[in-house]
Amino acid sequence: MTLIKNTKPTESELEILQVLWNEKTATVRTVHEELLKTKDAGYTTTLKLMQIMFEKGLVTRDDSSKTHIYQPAVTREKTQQQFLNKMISTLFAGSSSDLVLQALGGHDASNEELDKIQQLINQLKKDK
Amino acid sequence: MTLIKNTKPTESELEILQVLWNEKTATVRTVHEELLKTKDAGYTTTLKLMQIMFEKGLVTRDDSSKTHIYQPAVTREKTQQQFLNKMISTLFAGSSSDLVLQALGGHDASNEELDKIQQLINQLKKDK
DNA sequence: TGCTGTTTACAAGTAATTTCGTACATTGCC
DNA sequence: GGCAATGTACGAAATTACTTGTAAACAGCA
Repeated sequence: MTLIKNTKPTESELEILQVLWNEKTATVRTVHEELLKTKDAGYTTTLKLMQIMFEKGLVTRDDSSKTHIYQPAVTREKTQQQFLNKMISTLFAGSSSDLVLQALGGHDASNEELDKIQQLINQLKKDK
Repeated sequence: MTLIKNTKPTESELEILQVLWNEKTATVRTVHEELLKTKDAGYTTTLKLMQIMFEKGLVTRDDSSKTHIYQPAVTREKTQQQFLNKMISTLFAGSSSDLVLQALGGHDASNEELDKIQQLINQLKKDK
């Protein structure tokens, strides 16, 4: 049977995943340098977190050479969906459109972005 | 000077806030009964959490009678916005429209809801 | 008054997350 | 070989979140 990982990344794990998603592949050093731009933490802290993520199955790694090379094992989209679902249920009483309205209302979106959203809406309506 | 509360509610605190937002006002007992419908926890656990929330300033309470009466001190909308911002920055690389697209794509929304969103988009476009 | 049920307060324990000190292995260079 | 730099592994401390046991206050009532 297939192993389903229900592992919900923690806050810090998400920060690391973001770097990995952007870089596709990275060493602990690379990730750590990137994190330093927005927060400060020791190198071993980042290392430890990535080791834990490896144990949880959130990342894979190539340890054939001394410096391990990490890759994300979960997709950005899956993870986004996971958190969105959680948020919609605990904070928007299950209504995804309420979330959308809040997101659009509280933020600035360019015309292009709005167009993209509109297209999707049209598409969804047509599919009904 | 004004006290700004940057307190981000925890998972359990959100559950309690949800009840308070719905009921406007509630005792520990009421909140606890409500929580029991979806999870199980002891009465004192709920009590303790609400006491902590009071210390953090997430709720206010009227303790003039023995049974204290609690009220939310943060609005649903502010809290939603707070979490949305966090999520957009750590999971959607700052793009609110990406979040919207994911939310609409991964969930079902009724035609009415889609209409509401469309209206908002038109409004936003006009405002530019 | 004395008993019961409800409530708050306090204190401590458990668990999950995050951070860091230290040890040891490997590589490159003199 | 000896030394410095860089890396991983391990373990434990620090922090935060969650849970629970117990005691004390109080109101209602036979």
